[in-house]
Amino acid sequence: MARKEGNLPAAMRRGHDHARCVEEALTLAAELCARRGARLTDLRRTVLEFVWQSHAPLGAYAILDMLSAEGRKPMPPTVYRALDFLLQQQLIHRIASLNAYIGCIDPGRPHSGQHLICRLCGTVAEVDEEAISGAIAASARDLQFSVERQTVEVTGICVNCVPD
Amino acid sequence: MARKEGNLPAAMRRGHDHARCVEEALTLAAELCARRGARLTDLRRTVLEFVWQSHAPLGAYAILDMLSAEGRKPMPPTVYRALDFLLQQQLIHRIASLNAYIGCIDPGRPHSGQHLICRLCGTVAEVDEEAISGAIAASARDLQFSVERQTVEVTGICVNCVPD
DNA sequence: GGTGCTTATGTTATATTATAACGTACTAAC
DNA sequence: GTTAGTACGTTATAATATAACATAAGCACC
Repeated sequence: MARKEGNLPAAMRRGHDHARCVEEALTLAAELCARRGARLTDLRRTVLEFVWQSHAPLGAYAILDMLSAEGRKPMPPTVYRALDFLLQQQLIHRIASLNAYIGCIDPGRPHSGQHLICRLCGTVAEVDEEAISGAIAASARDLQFSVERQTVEVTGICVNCVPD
Repeated sequence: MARKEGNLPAAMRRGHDHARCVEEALTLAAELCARRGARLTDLRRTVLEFVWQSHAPLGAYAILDMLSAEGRKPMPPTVYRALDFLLQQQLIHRIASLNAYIGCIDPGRPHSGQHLICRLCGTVAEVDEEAISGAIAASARDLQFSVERQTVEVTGICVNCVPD
């Protein structure tokens, strides 16, 4: 069967217009922050842009290096504070199994991240499947467990990295 | 509605006989290792026992301290190697969102961990819901993503920690 | 029961990720 | 302009994890 790219998330479409991903993410972030009265400062915006530079998650110290390369010479707390802000605003997610950060594809709507992580190219695709979160919610209900946060990280090989 | 404890996993049954959890885990571990030709050494067995001492996950350096208190004075690599062995044998799981380790309740059967983590008491209950792993598998199939490992970590409040 | 091979552990050093604590500067509201 | 709050700078250190190499323990074979 031939590969269908049509339904794949942008992260996994090889030739997608990534500049547009970044632009949309930054525009949306600015709008959301404005609406919420949160300050998307230069630093925070720059960090968000770095995180969005690819669909592979970025570590805090990689961001630190990129900021250094730009002329700012921030120390770790500066970066972590920017990341904390972006996490609070739901503009990025933390990938716990990689200790790294990735842009959120739908920051407007509250949601728990479900992430598919390609072990080979590092690409992370975010999905939001009601079937998954519903199954988790149902299981938790059985155990009278009150859910606050779902972390779903699926590691494997993405469509672009499997041999044809 | 009154609480039903009957169907809860041991981790979330307050009065359960935990000594029995530990004993079963150690016995099963010994059997599995024997069957597999893997060596459950003194150190590895001790680490497994520490991990099982409660249903809350234990950090590597906590284990290090416990070993020190016992008279051994191991360095971090010793502990990490023991943990790596136990992970490989599927006798424990790593909880990525906590950087900590917890005993596996069903080490014989290959499975992906699904964990409910109580933010208040630290208890982690492992479940194995086909509905959850099935939903993840289905979503991955849609994206032609080949799954190797599923990490599901659900944070919230367990039945013993919610106000009555 | 030694010999050599493999596996496990010891040891030293350091990498990587993250935060505490306190000081300064910016910003917006009045 | 003053002030209150927020953001950022800076110093130091905590917490988690691994690299690299040395020694010892187990085991397989002669």
